[in-house]
Amino acid sequence: MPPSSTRSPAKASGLDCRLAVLGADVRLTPHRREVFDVLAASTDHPTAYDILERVKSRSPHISLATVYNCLEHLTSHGLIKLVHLERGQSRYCANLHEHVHFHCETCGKVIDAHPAADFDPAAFWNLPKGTKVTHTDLAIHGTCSTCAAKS
Amino acid sequence: MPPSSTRSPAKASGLDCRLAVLGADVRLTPHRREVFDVLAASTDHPTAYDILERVKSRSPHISLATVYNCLEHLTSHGLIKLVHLERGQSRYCANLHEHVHFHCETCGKVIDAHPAADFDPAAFWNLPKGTKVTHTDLAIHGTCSTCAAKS
DNA sequence: ATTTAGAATTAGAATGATTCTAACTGCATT
DNA sequence: AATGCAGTTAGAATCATTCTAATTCTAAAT
Repeated sequence: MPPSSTRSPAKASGLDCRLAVLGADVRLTPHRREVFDVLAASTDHPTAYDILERVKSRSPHISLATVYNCLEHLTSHGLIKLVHLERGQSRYCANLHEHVHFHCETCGKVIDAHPAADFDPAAFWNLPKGTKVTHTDLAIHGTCSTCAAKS
Repeated sequence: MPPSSTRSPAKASGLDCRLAVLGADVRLTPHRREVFDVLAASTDHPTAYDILERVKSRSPHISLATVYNCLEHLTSHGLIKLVHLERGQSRYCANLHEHVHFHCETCGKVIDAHPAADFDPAAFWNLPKGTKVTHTDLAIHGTCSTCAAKS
């Protein structure tokens, strides 16, 4: 599918607001928008393959390579986040708010958790003077309440 | 190389202390011990391949498969930790103290950082009631002081 | 001392996720 | 119409890891 819209289009959406806030020069093709929309509508931190399957309902001929390209583009422009919880597939997340990931080792589910108060992990741990922090990535592994109740 | 020692051997070492504390039933073959020793002597969170290269000086014929087997054995018995900082290779760490990892995005260096005070991340983030936490994994990404000074 | 069973080790094949490559397509400008 | 360029594509290539089947060694049983 070729690009049919160039810069941020006029249609209003969460994505457009996000673009406006970032002020980024993000060229949004239909595929990139679809990939973003699928991810924004997902709460399960899908993998690239999951996203491919979901985008296919709208664009049956999209390829996995294109999904990877779109995800890379969106990630590098700060529109989505890449999450590594375990070895194997990377997962993606459209929640840009400060949050951490809880990963259930029993059912594999991933849930976002938000801090109870402001907290600066970089300051909390004794990092050497002069260290610059760009982002932190906290994964909490365990058993979710549903799985814990079953056992 | 076949196993020549069965249970924890008599020779005293950090590893043996660790074994005693864990009370684990860990069968230590020479290769497993070498892999552990190499990791314990490293502060750079080596990958499986790094470890292979270092163990080779003592056991020139060891294979990567054996290194993976040893690492898996040591990890599953709680003697070492597996760290995923980015996509690609897994890294290993013999520091079992509560700590987080700082990853320099410029030079790739990984340094351990220890908390300034007691802190329970699981309690801090609003996890649903009934959630059980087995371990947390905090990665802080940024630029280390050395790289920051250069730019 | 031999046999047997079981675990460790090995090389190499297989797998799985991601990235690369080269060709193709269509919009936008010349 | 021609050109250039970014996006897209299929398929190949790569890379880390895991699997498989054969081999080797240890320890227990005979």
